[in-house]
Amino acid sequence: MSTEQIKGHLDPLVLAVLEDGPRHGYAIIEQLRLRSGDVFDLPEGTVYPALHRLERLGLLTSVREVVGGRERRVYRLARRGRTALAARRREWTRFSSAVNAILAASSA
Amino acid sequence: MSTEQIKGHLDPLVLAVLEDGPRHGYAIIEQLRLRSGDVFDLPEGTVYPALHRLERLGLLTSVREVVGGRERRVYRLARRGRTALAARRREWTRFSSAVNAILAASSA
DNA sequence: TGCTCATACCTAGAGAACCTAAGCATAGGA
DNA sequence: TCCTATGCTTAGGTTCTCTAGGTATGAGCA
Repeated sequence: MSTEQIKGHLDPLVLAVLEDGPRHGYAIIEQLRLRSGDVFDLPEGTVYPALHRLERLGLLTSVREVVGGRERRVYRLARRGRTALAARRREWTRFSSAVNAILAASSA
Repeated sequence: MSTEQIKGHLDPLVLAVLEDGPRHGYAIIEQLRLRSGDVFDLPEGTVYPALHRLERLGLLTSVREVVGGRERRVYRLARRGRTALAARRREWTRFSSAVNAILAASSA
């Protein structure tokens, strides 16, 4: 009954970040934090497995890069990822409207 | 990657329904369906355990009633439930704003 | 009478997703 | 040298929803 629950909503957020161009995991985490105004400060153990899952589903592709002696895995939105993002945006609208309707309603 | 995800957001919805007055489980399910415009058509196996949990947490109280020969358990929002609802409304606003910010942003 | 449907509740176990916590590795600054 | 930031990985725990089964009453219909 305490913390924020992204449960089930992380996928579209990640896809949306990658809509602006390829990024590696660490940068994705940073973008989520920045764009959310510090609301989503997600642990690596949350985001990395999600990236693996999305790639396994064919929504992302990834390549390794070495930058400044350090290795990164850069993710890119696949065609199917774009389609999925559009669908998830619609689902979010539907979902959040429904929640708002119930939370707002003082149908006394 | 398919269905809607209420995960972690059911509690405030139930509390909000009970804000309008005491209701039994079956009626709560119906209210969630009606107020959401059929978006939330939740199975009993989802809602009943949630009600038990919320009561265990002291956010709800319940009494048995017999109506037309059938037994019901009628739930009422406890004082702590009201407080929790207010907090959860604020959290939802914060959460949904953050999601919207990320999903909307084509920060190209 | 027997059947089905709506009402009304309960719960065990499966499945999914996030988080904790640990580990590994490099670069750079104190 | 040590610490911090960067960067990735994964095992296991927790929590929540859903599936699927069970129980029971009342009403309508054949």
